[in-house]
Amino acid sequence: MDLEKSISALNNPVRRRILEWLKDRSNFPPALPEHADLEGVCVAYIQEKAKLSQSTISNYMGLLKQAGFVVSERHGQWTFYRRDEENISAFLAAVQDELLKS
Amino acid sequence: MDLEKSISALNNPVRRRILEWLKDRSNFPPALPEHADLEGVCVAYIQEKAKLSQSTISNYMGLLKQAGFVVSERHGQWTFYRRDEENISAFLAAVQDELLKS
DNA sequence: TCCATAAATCGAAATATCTCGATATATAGC
DNA sequence: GCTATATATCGAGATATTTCGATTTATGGA
Repeated sequence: MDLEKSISALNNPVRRRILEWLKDRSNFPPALPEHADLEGVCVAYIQEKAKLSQSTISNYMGLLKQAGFVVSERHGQWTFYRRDEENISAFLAAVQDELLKS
Repeated sequence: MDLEKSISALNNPVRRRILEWLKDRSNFPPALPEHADLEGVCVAYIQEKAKLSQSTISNYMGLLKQAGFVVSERHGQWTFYRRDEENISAFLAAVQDELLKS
């Protein structure tokens, strides 16, 4: 739990919005039939929704991953990203701990 | 409650440490006798502890204030800063709301 | 009024972040 | 092996943040 990295990753409105979108798979187009049983969303779908370049979104997902907010799983040519709820909770606990009085 | 501004203010290790120091007045030198009944810590004491320039600390306290993490009160030539516990709690609730699923 | 002190503001250099297009890498199918 | 597609990485320009010293503003006291 690297607070520095996590807060830095959150310090961007698009990255925060991506984390929100990932709460619900139905924020994105339906998965391809062959991916029906996989969790997570591929980079291209996130890019399409965020309306930023492919390289920017790839970079953003890397930052969110390093911060522990998402995990990725590669299947063929696709990388699927999904939220890491446990780590997100751990981050919130850490921020509370740092901010709340004694 | 401007999440953008608040996260940005937190996105700096010195500013986070200042917020921690302000949890406990005894992290700083004792107040002058004529300030004994005042809450908060003057800029010079914070600067001394943070070991950054006066202008930097003044700027930082301004950012923390705009973010709602501290309030200031001027008494004579001194400005006393102290934590705004209610706003800090409100921020934590807002971050939770934004990050936590559903 | 003049001086001293505390804090805020200004202007600038160094560094970091944002965002892009181009290129590289990995994989799938022919 | 060749081609197409998905993603990652690279290099760079634009913008933002960090931090400073110098200056300005506000106040208090001789």
